[in-house]
Amino acid sequence: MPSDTFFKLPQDKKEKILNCAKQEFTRATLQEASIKNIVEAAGIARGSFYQYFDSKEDLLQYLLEEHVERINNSIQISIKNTNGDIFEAFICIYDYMVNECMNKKEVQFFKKIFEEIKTAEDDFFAIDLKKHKPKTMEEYYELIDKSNLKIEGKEDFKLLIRILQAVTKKAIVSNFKYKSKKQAKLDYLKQLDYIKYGIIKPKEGGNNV
Amino acid sequence: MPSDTFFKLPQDKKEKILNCAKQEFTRATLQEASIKNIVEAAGIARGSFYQYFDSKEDLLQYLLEEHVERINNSIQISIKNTNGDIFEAFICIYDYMVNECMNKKEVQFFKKIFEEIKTAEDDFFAIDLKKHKPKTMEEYYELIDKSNLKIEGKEDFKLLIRILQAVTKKAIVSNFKYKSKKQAKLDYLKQLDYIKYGIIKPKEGGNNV
DNA sequence: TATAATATATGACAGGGTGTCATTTTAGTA
DNA sequence: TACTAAAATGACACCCTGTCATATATTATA
Repeated sequence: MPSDTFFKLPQDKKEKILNCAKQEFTRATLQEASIKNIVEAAGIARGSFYQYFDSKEDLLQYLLEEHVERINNSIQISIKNTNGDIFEAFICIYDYMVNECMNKKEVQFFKKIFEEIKTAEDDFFAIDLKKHKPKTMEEYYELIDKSNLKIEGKEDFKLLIRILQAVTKKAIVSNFKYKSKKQAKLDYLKQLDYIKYGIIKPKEGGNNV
Repeated sequence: MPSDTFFKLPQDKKEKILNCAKQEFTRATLQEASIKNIVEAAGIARGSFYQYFDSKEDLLQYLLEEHVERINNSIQISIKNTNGDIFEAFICIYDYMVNECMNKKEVQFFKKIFEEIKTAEDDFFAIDLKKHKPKTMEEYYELIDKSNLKIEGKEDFKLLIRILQAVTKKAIVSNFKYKSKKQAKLDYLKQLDYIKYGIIKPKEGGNNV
């Protein structure tokens, strides 16, 4: 979390620092990004940086925090809007991530971030930031309509979520590489259909030798 | 690729260097791992390191190369052994990765590596190393029995592979976290079953309003 | 308003890592 | 043995990091 000192800064100075940071995190991985580059670009003294932030990670987390919160909200809203349909909810999340979550200037930044982030094992969707943990799997379990799912208990639910997480995250990252965003979405939907209805052809009326 | 000089080294010196490197890559991420630590642990001069390897990455790639080749072989063999059953083939790959691919001393090293590796989009299974590319998706397409799959053409096949890749990779990484390896395997098999037969309960005889 | 007290900004600095290269050591050969 | 090529070495210049004593600005107080 940035210090009070940072928050008390004049708006334009704050923004300059944050923008320069985004640029640096877009240019390089978290590991490669250098504080030196950020402070030079923003025109502040090295010491000031450490007065505002504990570390690179602290700064990056702050940059993402707002979005993480929005993503978590979108998950909850999605589940409610779809009356607990887990597949529809994931589609909403996909749409949100791909279309609304970031503006055009931020796309490159987010692309980088998404590629780097490892989805934590027991979080619902996002993002292994230490704070702002989304609701736990347990909480979401209650909200999902399980009546037409081959799910018996929370453990099964977790396995399903793992599949959907893995596929959705990969689809979001892939989306950036597709020329046609429409095709990217279609491919994602097809993958979800495979998961919903299975990849194996149903057997024809009993004539299996 | 290490230099000739490196390969000409006496066996025990080579091994010492490689072991110290593995230790360092186990201790830290690729980015954090330091050449300094490796050369100090191995008792060689800094300059020598650069006589043997171009870079940290060069060294790590060499460490993995042998395994990558074994993994790629195991994929081909798995597909043949299962007569082109893609699901059985992935299970073989899982087993290979989890059980045979690494000996006990190397487990921690591999755990680290697996967590860091990003599965490349269009490679069959592994590993975005520059060299030793596995066979392309196209080549594998021919080997797979598609007769009982809802697959029409290579594009569908790619989507299926993406799903299986994502889920299998995650399962392999998870495996390290499970207390019971048996349970880890069971969970993986259940996930594959979800994908094979679908997560949605089949409708009962036509009584849907 | 003058002065004290507090908050903020600064950049020099020590510490630690990197890749290079002129020099020394070792091994091979005539 | 003397000469030559290959291999090993560590000092060096460079880059980045996080800290801290000092300088500057802001606010509170008399």
